[in-house]
Amino acid sequence: MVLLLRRHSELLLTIVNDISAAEPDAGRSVSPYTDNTMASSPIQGKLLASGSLAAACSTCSLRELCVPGGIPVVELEKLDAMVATRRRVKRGETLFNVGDEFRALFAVRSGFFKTRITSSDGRDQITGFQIPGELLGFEGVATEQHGVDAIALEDSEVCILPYGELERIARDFQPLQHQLHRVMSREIMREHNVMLLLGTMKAEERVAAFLLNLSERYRHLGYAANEFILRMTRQEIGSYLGLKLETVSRAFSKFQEQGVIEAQGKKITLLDIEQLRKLVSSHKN
Amino acid sequence: MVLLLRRHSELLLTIVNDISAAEPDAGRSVSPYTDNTMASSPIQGKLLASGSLAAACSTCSLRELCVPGGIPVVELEKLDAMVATRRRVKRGETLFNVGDEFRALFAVRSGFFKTRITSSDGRDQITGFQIPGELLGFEGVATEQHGVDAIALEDSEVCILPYGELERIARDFQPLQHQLHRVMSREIMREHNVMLLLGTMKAEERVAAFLLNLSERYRHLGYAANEFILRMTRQEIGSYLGLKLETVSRAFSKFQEQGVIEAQGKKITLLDIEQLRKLVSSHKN
DNA sequence: GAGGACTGTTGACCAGTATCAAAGACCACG
DNA sequence: CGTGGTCTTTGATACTGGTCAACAGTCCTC
Repeated sequence: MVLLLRRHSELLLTIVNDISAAEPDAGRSVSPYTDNTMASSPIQGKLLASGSLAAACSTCSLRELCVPGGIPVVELEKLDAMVATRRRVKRGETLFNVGDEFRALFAVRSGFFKTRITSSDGRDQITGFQIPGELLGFEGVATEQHGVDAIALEDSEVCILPYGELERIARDFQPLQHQLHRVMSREIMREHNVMLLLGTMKAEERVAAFLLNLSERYRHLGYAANEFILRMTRQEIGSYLGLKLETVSRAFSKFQEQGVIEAQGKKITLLDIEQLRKLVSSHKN
Repeated sequence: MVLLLRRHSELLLTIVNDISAAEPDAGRSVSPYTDNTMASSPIQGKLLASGSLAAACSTCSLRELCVPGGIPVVELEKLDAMVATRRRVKRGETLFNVGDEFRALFAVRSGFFKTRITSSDGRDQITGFQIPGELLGFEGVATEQHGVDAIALEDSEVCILPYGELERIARDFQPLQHQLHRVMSREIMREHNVMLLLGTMKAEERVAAFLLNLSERYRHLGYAANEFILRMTRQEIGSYLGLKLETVSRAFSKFQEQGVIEAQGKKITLLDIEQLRKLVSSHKN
């Protein structure tokens, strides 16, 4: 399902897909409103201090989407030894801030995050939203300090992947090293697509692309693709898309008038995905 | 000199600096109009077929800026064995295209490149410009196909770093692995800053930030920081900055009227860098 | 369940940038 | 060294999205 940036892929699927998932994984079709992560993955080991929990890649329902993707299950136990702990982050709390020492990557296990960069003169830009199975913190490797703020938009849980150990294990276990590189490379491609969006698209095209992207990511997770709750505000969507909140709101209203989506506050239903795709590339209709 | 994204760094240096260089390296102050790469680095080994040349990291004047950065000279010979060849790319030719099989990273040895992404509906976005010492191709790791077109904007030369070998050597030699990760992470941070630029800045602020960024990168290379030749057209600058070429041209004209720069076609002189920095964050003056 | 604060919607107006157009400068090539 | 084509500049105009404002809805807390 890797459609990213193939020249002749239909419409703007390039922008819509930024997870190159394993298989469709049709068996796990659950509503995004219920969190099945906890239920389907028994907590192994005892609770650790202050909201930290034991983790285990080998039994994690998200393993195909996360760092272990493509690594044989038998080898995953090496990872389990390293990914010793999880951490809970309440809605509104930060997982890390700009300037914090970089020690680990984080894998979202449940919940929803935003990452934000703030310039010295006070501009904010949201650089991404992260849903379960996605990774946080790569921007910190270069300087050994985190380069963004990571903030939970709902009560969340992350696996802590201590970076030094990750590198050490990757050294002895080539597929992991390769997978790490692939995940970082995928992040670079994702950002290329955001640059394309910010650099070339009109407001409504951006909003349509944003909705399709979220939908696609939920689908990969095994959630419903055409009905979801936005965890972020209009202002946060706007920050991500380089628009003001009013413009985002107007785009939603217009799509709703056109019968393409239904938007009741944060609850979004995509009624006509094909039409939404056309809206992304409306500039030559 | 890593100023990237520290919260209280002055003005928008965050955007301006995207190379975390080693030391100021004041000894190598040369004009960008002369290419000293060839002269200072003897060509070792014989010429290979069709524009390919032998390469050697250990004697390369760019080694501190490139993959070998931070790696002890004695160890560099391992890299030399791998970076077997160089390749010449004439102005206007492509180094690789979207969809090409990804086999190697490329290090710019001399010349100037742009990387470009094209969406399925025909939009173009320039995702970066690369000058000597910078790397190309990381976006290809994820899918084993290149995700951008890389096009030489002047006659150029690159070192070919076969990716499989790079991973293999990195496995046996931890500092190289770490350096690879750092370089990819740096690319992610660079793109965060471009997103900030595209998402929050006005036209003139973008152009000012662009000029400061180029200047800073030339300075790190040991070239003059306040006088350089733009290798790209106004339209290419516009594509990178999410602007139309006329808007870029008007910004140049206005800066010139204000005495901040001098622009004679592609030759740019920065007359007042401090003022240029203020222009980047003019939104609250 | 009431009050307050945050979040979202909508309208009117305006600023900034795109678009269209035309002329001038520059460059590469024969 | 002249010529065609590309690149750049500048002006006039149109239009998108930003800004400001008022109000409505929603959620959270007490």
